[in-house]
Amino acid sequence: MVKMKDVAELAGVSSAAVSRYLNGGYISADKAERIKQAIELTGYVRSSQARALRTGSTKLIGVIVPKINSESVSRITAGIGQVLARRGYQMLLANTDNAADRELEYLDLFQNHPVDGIVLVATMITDEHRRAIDSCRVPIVLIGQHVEGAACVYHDDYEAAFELGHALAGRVDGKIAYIGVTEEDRAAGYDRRRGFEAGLRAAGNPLDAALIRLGSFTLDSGYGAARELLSVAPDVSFIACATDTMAAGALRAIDEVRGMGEGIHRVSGFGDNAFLRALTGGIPTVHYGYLTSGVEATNMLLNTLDGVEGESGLKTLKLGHQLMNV
Amino acid sequence: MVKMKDVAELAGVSSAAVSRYLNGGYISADKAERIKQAIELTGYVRSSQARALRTGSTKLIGVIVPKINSESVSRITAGIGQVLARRGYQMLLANTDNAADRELEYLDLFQNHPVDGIVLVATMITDEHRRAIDSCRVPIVLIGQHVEGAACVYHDDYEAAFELGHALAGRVDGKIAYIGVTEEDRAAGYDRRRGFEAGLRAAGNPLDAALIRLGSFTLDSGYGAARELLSVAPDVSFIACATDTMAAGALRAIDEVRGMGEGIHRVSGFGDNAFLRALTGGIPTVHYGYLTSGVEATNMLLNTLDGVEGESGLKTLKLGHQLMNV
DNA sequence: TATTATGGTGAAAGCGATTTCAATGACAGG
DNA sequence: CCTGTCATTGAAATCGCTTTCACCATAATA
Repeated sequence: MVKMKDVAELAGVSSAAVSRYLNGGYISADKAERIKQAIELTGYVRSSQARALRTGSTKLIGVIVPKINSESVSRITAGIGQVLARRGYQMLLANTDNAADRELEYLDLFQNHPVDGIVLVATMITDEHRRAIDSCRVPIVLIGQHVEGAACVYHDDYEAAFELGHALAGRVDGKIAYIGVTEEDRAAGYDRRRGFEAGLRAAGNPLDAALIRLGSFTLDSGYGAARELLSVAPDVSFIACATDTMAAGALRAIDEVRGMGEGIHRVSGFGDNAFLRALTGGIPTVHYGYLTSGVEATNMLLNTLDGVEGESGLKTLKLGHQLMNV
Repeated sequence: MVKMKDVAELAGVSSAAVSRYLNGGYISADKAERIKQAIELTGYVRSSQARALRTGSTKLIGVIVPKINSESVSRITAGIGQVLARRGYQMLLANTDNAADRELEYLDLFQNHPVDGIVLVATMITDEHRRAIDSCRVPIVLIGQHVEGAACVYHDDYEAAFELGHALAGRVDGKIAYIGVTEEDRAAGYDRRRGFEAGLRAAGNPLDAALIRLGSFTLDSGYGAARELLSVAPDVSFIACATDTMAAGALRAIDEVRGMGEGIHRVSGFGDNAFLRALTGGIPTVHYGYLTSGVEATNMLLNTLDGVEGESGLKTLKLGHQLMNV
């Protein structure tokens, strides 16, 4: 492995000069040229490990996600990756498989060394999370949840759910049921349910608390909850879900119980999943710019790291949403 | 930042002793105890950067994927992540967005430093790729393509497609069309089409070359190709696709042209997408153990890195498949 | 008693960069 | 001719860890 010293010797300069050449310090034109040639000749590349040790920066960003194989998360991740690549950073991906403790574990692992910053695609934010985030020694940006005092990029789930509920209330005759997710997930659990309920109520068609079920983000859980709802309350005519994935499960359940194709106009979701859109012609749902949130969060993080001027750096950013098919 | 020397001083030993304690070298029980306490007291964590510089190993594995927001890839990635986490490695994720040149770029970037090994979720393998793989100075495992002389975990796309074609030939009356992907993707492009054609032919119902179209892995491309097919050849009664995603697009096209729900029994795909399964009740498709391929490939890679005995290390591994809904 | 082993130990030499620092030479102004 | 600037330069000091090496006890063997 050719190192800087070798290049320096070949070029007849000191390694300090080579370093300066590489990092844009004082260097005369002719030496620069000699160094350039020596580098080409030897095929030298600098050791990022030595560089990291010396400078303390690794150009690595830790990205913590609750689940990699989900459309929303992978779109966010795509956005993060885009920005990172463009700005010369790399992504250290950690998948917690929806386990809050592994989230903390990674938060620990990451700040305990290799990364310059962290993007946390958040689900549940416990007090422990808050503490971990506060005491994090590298900058961190949250995506998906709004946490006081932390930098975050999020959507207004309450408002979106309100609008959806309000719009739906008028169009649906008969009983509406709701399949949510754990309220520990403030955004997708609490806010969406509360918003949806408020929207229905405002339109004069309040949600019956007995028709609320809890899923776990998966298609199967949506299916299961819907089956149960349909058997307990056969007069339910519409099932609103906290995610498109669960809506897909509910759709299958309705189709099974009431016949194929029947369900399509009887569910709503969140997230505007591409498959769902194509295969059903579009259920009522909320479109979020997931890719954008990845992009924005990452830019925010990198701006503070790179000390970009004119940028206030870490802050909180609420992105818009769009009602679909209502 | 507390460093090893501090711990050593507090414990009244040399830093060499601390290092040995951490790495399982000779150390007496009482010193071990003192060091343990000193570490707890100071909250010391070792600098992975210094360690990396000294040992030359980063415990980082580079993972190159063509697209992060795709169900198959994200399942593979989930498998990779699982193994990596369990075995004390971290994942450096690089997304090439289906650009072959960026694949090479990352291959370069990765071996030019920080990673101990590479997992390449491969699509196209050009000569340049082969060269890059050969000259890679860290071990590398491919997923999804079979390349002579390289370690790879893959599926037998030809055989699977053959079986699918053979099984479908009997059940479909009328013309069958095919929407494939670029043949530069040997597995998903060439093998699937060839296998499918051979399967149909063997069953006495050969594919009309005029009814073959090319998509680009996306839902929209499947939609577009199917619309075009249906307008050019209205008598087509079945559209086989090289991926479930494109099949979803084809489904939408058929539904639009022939009425909702009509398309469901008129397409086939590859990959056994969960949404498609739930929303259509299941089109004919091939189930691959994507998560498993991630797991196997990563274990293979890590076994050679960690020098696990009894393991032959890098080799080639063909995983099975399963026909669904035929 | 004279040797080997053998478990433990710390000093010190790197790993391959970056960065400080003092020194140099050239050159403009006085 | 002297002095102050200023662009350049290389030696050397880190960064924080791992690992060799020489060395010391002490226990086991001859």
